[in-house]
Amino acid sequence: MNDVTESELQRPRQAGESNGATRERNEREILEAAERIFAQYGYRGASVQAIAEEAGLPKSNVLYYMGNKRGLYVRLLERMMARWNALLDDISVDDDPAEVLEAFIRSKMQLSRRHPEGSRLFAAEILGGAPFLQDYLRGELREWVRTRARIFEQWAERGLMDPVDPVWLIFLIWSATQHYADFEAQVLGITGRDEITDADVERITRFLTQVILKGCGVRPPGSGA
Amino acid sequence: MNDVTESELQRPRQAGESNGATRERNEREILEAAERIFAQYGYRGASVQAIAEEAGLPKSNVLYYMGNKRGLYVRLLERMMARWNALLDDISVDDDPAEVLEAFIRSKMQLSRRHPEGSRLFAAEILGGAPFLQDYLRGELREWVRTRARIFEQWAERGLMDPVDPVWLIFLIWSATQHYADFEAQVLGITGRDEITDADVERITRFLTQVILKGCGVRPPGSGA
DNA sequence: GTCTATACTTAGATAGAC
DNA sequence: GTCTATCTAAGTATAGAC
Repeated sequence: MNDVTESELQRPRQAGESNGATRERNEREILEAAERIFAQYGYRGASVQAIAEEAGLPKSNVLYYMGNKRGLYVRLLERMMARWNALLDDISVDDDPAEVLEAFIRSKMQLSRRHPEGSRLFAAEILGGAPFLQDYLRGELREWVRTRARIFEQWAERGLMDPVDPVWLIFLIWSATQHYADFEAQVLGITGRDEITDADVERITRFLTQVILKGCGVRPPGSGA
Repeated sequence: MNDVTESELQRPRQAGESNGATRERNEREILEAAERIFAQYGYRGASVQAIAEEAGLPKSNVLYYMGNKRGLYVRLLERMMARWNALLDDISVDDDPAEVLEAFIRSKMQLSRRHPEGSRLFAAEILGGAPFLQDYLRGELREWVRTRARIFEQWAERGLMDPVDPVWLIFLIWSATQHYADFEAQVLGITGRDEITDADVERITRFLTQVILKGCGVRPPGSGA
């Protein structure tokens, strides 16, 4: 007869691939697709169906791998927070302000550059009142800001920079560096381009570094203590 | 019998109010409620039901007044664009750079302050790829940016400010001034407050003006040509 | 381990009672 | 002019076939 075996019927999988590899690949594609969809529509606006279509899988497959919509969303938020934490290196009062601020601006720009959907996902979460991130903001992130702010103040006391409000300086850097990713549609619409290139990112980084350092009275890197 | 007239049955309206007044009041409350809900959840994430509850009206009443969800959303976007256009006064090369930039920062801050939900509504629209605002961005707004950018360049040629990229300067001001409204949840979470006061807004305005003007090599207002 | 079929809820929108 | 009742589509989630 013309019967085919069960395994032949049910595997649109490439030869040589084990079950574990399929799971890994599917999970990765679901996560990527979900990050795009959640970033674009927000938590409520995103549908599991839309995520499944973006990933090229049936809807129930997404739920099978991820459990439920909420868990998938939380997992993506946590992944983005982990990326963010990975570049939060410690600084000390004895570091050079110009070098620290430049590195801060540059690493923040590159994070948004590498993960624009993650950046927009985070932005949408905050825009909606941060229902899933309240604890993170009031805990870890608040402490991070507090310690940096203290160091900026000490730099100002030592005359290494102007006595600007350190918390608002941090917010200024965050907003400026995220803007080109979160508001990409606006940037592209106004500039008339169809993408932001690596060269653009480098120019923006230099522009922001120059304006913010000069604006805070910080001497450029390498001009001595 | 105990019959009441039709009009008595159907008006939870205050005495002395005409039909026109009810409509006006209901429409206003729906618009305010919808701005909050759309700002929080985005276009797709917002439900007519949620808007109706926020406005204290039945769902079909919202649709009766506004036609459909899409029309309501577009109307709110256009209202926000109108507010924005209202403060886009013309500037000339002969104006004082410091005064113009300070007024620009201040008016932008106040727009976000007065209409935080409108600001977040706009942000959510851009975040989602600006599906309803493509034409506005590529038309009116692009022209606005182009003319300002040209003037900033001429100021730089005259030595009134540093030769920074004028378009990125405009984006920097936009991002910095919108941040405290759009990312209010983050600002409050990190600073540990429960609201941003008028005094905070004034402090932020001064901080941004100082840093950006100094950062671009613009002399403070009143220091002569 | 994967997908089809389906249960159950909520969505946007409208018809018709009042 | 306003609201209740209802239609159809789409939402999340699960049970069970394969």
